[in-house]
Amino acid sequence: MKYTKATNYALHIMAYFVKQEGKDNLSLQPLASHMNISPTYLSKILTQLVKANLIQSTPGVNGGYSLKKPKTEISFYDIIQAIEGSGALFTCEMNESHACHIEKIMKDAEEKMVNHLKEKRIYDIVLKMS
Amino acid sequence: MKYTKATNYALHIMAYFVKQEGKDNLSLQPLASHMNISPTYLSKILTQLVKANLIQSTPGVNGGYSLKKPKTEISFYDIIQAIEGSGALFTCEMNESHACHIEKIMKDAEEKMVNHLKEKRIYDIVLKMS
DNA sequence: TAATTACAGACAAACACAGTCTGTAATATC
DNA sequence: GATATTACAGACTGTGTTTGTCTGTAATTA
Repeated sequence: MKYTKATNYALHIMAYFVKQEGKDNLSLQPLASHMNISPTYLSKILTQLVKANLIQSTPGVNGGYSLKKPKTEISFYDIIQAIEGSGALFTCEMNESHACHIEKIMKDAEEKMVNHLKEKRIYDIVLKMS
Repeated sequence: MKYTKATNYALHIMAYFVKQEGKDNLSLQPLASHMNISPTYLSKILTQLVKANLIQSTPGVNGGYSLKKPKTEISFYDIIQAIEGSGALFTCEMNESHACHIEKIMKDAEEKMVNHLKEKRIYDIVLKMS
């Protein structure tokens, strides 16, 4: 369970999408200005969110990005996983008798974190602001 | 809250120390063979454990390493922190209105994980094996 | 004094991450 | 159908972190 800068961007981007829901497509350039990131870099993050089916994109003149998944159904975990992938972090390489026990405790710990992130919706953030 | 390879080594090393408690000092070379790491690299990890007061070292002919902290009082978190330091991972860099809310949820999630790791003792691993 | 041990710090290789650049594909408007 | 506008794909670079090695130094015992 990593938490890179890109993930941090993604969380803020999704919060913004939820806030803007119902309005026109958001296109890359304005979004980049608002987020204060370079458009090309932002593009890479958005593409990952598209592939995870959290947002959708339409090319062409009035194209851009918009929410795809219902705004109340998007958890923090969804967003994080969209960026980080399901990279197995806690993998065991040791071949000792106690190895799997150590690994298990680490996995349990991670699961506690993951469960928390699955319960929290990005929509909650928007609610707290209004 | 990182979990590097060095941390993984440290967990296994400490489990081994707990298992061997009461016996003579463990010196670098045999420990390295048992762990299947190079002695010099192992040395760096052990030194960090020494600085964290989890083990103690004595140089000289019959020297080596042995447990310092009581074996039932060593948590997973103690060991992880000895290696990773208290590196603040979830830091917020965005200057948006909802920034701190996102940060808070991430910190809460990490705390869930950390609490789990504080509750689990490395001694539990040894118990499960006997 | 000599052997044995741990310790310190510089060093290099490998990898991951952040961010850029260039070109391509799809859609709408005229 | 041509053109402008949009997103998409992939190579590329720079930087920082991690892993691991090498060399030499300090402390303790025999």
